[in-house]
Order: sequence, then C-alpha cells, then structure tokens
Amino acid sequence: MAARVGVSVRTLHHYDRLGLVQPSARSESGYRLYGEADFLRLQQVLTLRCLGFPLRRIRDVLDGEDFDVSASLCVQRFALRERIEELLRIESAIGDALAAHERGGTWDWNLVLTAAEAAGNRSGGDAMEKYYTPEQMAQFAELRAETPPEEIEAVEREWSALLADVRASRGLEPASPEAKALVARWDALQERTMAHFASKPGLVEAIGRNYEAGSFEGMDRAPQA
Amino acid sequence: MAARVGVSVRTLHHYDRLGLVQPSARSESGYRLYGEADFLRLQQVLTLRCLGFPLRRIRDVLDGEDFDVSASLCVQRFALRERIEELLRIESAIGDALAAHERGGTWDWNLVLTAAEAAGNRSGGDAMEKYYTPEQMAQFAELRAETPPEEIEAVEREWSALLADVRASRGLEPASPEAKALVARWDALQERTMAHFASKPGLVEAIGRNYEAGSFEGMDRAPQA
DNA sequence: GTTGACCCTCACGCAGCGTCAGGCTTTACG
DNA sequence: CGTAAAGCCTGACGCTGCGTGAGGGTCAAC
Repeated sequence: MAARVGVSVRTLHHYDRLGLVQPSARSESGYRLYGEADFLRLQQVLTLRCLGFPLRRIRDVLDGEDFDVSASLCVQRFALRERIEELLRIESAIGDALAAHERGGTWDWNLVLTAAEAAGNRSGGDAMEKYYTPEQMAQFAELRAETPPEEIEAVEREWSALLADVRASRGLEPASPEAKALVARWDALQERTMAHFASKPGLVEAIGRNYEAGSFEGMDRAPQA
Repeated sequence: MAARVGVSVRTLHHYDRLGLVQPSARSESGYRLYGEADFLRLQQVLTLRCLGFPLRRIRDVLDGEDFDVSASLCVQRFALRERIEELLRIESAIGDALAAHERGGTWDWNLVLTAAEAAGNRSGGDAMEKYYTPEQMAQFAELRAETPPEEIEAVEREWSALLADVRASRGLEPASPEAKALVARWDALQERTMAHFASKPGLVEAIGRNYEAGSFEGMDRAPQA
C-alpha cells in the first residue's frame, strides 16, 4: 500500500493511529490489510493534505459531520493567496538584497530587513490553521451567502487574471516597473476582496491579528536609523 | 527587548539557548540585559528567519565561518520560486474543484486529486532544508561562477518580468487562457534555469528527488479509473 | 508591607512524521 | 528442511520553533 500511493509505511501507521485511514482488516499475524476502499480514502486524505489541510481537519471532513468543504476550500484559497503574496514579496526582498550586495559588496541588513518586515515578519507558519475556528468557518459561509453572486464572480475573474499574469511573469526583475505594477494590482484586488469582509469584524480582526501583533509592533522603530 | 522588536520573551529565551542571540550581560539577579549590539544581531536573525532560513543556519551565517550568504540567498530564491509555483498550482486546483462542485453539486475527488498530484503531492514542507547540505551550497556557488554573467542577468530579468505579471494578475480565473499562459511561461523559464544545472548532476538529482519519489510513484495509477 | 507586574528556570506539548530498537512472519534459496 | 533476507509489527524518542503553564525570585510603587 505504501509503495502504491507513494507514502512511507510510517505515514500509514500514523494515519492509522489518528483514525484517518484504518485498514479494513488485519491478517492473523497482525499485518495491516488495506482494501480498495481504504485506498480511495487514503487518496482523499493525500489530496486534502496537499491542499494544506491539517490532518485533524481532514478527518473531520471525511467523517462527514456537517463540515462545509466548500467554505473550507474558499478559506484555503484565501489564505493561499495571502501566502503567495508574501512569498512574492520575500522573493523581491531577496532580489533587492542580492542586487545591493552586487553593487556595494557589503550586506545592507537594513534593506533586507525593511523589505522582509514589510512582508509581515512572520516566518512561514501555516497561515491555514488560524482561520479555522468553527465560528470563523460559519462566518465565511454566511458571508458567501450574503454577497451578490455577480460581485463574487467579478472578483474571482480578476483574481484569475492576475494569477495568470503572475504565472506568465516568471522572469521579471523584482525591482522592475512591471513587477511593481503587478504588486500594485495584487494589493488593489486584495483590498477589494477584503472590503466584503467588512460586515464580519471578527474575521477581519483574526486575519489581521498577525500583522498587527508581529509587524506593527516593530514597525515604528527602524533598526538604528 | 521583546516588546521592542515584537517577539515573545519565550522566543528570546529560545534564541539565547540556541546561542543565536545571547544577552551581552546579566543583572545580579539573573535578568537578561540586551545591548544595542544584541538588538542589531536580533534584527539580523529575524530578517534571515523571515527569509526562510532555519535557525541553525542563521547561527552559522552570523557566526561567520566562511558561509556564503550570497549563494544561500540564491538557493533560497530558487526554492522560493519553486514553492510559489507549487502554491499557484494548488490555487488552481482549488479553483477547479470549487468550480466543478458548483456545476455538478458533487465533489470530484479525482479532479482535485490529479490537480493536486500534479503539484507534487508533497504537503508544505520547507523546501529550503533539502538544498542545504554543504556540498550542494558549494556546487551552487561554483555554478554561479561558471555561468556567463550575461546569461544570469538575462534569466534574472525574465524572472522579474514574470513575477511582476503574476503579481499583477491577482484576479484571473485559474482555468482561463491567460492563467494557462502564465503557467506556460513559468514552466519554460524554469526549464531554462534548470538547464544551467546540467553540469551538476548531484544538484539536479537532489532537487528532483521529491518529485520522483513522491509524484511518479503514484502517477501511473489513477484512483479507480 | 503588600500588591502587581516582570523576570527567571525547568519542562511538557504540538504537527507530522523519521528513525532506530527489539521481535515476529513470510518468502526464497540451497 | 534449515536459514537468511526482507517485511511487517509495536513502542518510543527526535526534530522545529516556539506556546504555555508551574513554581519561585525581583523590582517599583503605594
């Protein structure tokens, strides 16, 4: 089974104990015997894992129990876009730092720092986890129901266009005007998206918490200067 | 100090024990006393952390000892681009899955699955770690020295352009032609970039290992169909 | 003198497995 | 039929980057 789906045996054991994927039978000698149904279930698990769900959530999803997959995926997507933006910024920052070093021969920590800080200063924690309290999920679902479908569609379309452009842009210098333009578009769209969250202050707060806590705190005191 | 830079006290303790940032003095009663130099060092640590370096590496970097920061950043950047691409793909996959669900009312696991598998099937592990054996770093540095500067510059420029476009494209439907075009550009550029690695088979192998091990294994057996 | 507000040092906890250790099974080969 | 290699089993500890107490000292103010 492990070889079939390309995961380690240890992973199967792990999922077994977590109750995520349990073999439908055992041999007399205690060997785990996986059936076709188990195989399918495992595939679903891997799919969701790949989409960034924590294992606990995956179990909840697959064990049914009124879990709104659609809302979850929307949240996932939202978080994903935030994360992508962050990574793009960091990419920029690295580019700037390298360029500065190439020119000056010395490392401009302040430059790297400010660029990095602009990205939020949070390292790489799974952005997903923090949006997933039950209440927040409910609010997301509610929100979707409230927003006019045509607005949703319009925003979605714009996101698609932007992401496509980003993908096509795999070779820009981070500092180039084109790059900055793309970032600007991204920011604008993010803002438009966020506007819809206005009616759910709890959500916005949760989303913004990290920025406030991590970023603002250190924002008003540049290092040294 | 913690409040000043916006990290938790626990984090400071952690860094102290790791030898990352140690207070230059202690009060009689054992309180940690941080000076301006410590502050700067901490800023550097946070910067590097934000760029995705593991703490161990950060210590190595800052403690000097012939560590090639430039090469490291290049690697970081490379890994970052891979990661961004992956996330973009996943974003696509989620979009497709949501769209399919909207149309059909049912979840098409196969669709999600194949989309997700195309992205590599590895969840979200820090891509960074695996490139960071000393030998690999050395090879990267060597590689940079060997490649003609104008080619490096050209590739860099293209990356910049692409990334800029991606940023500007924050609203495309993942399935739209524009989106696919961006992906295509991304892939082409990645290939061009990878071509330079041809002289270092060890590196390419290391980079590709995950794809081979994780992806190919499960590739030839679609679930059920 | 006492109350907070901080600081200290252990030390366990989490996610998602990797990686032995120590011990049965099963299979292949001679 | 014996044995060795390969594979399975069940613990149990390790790793990253801290969060989160527990239990106890310190410092300034009232």
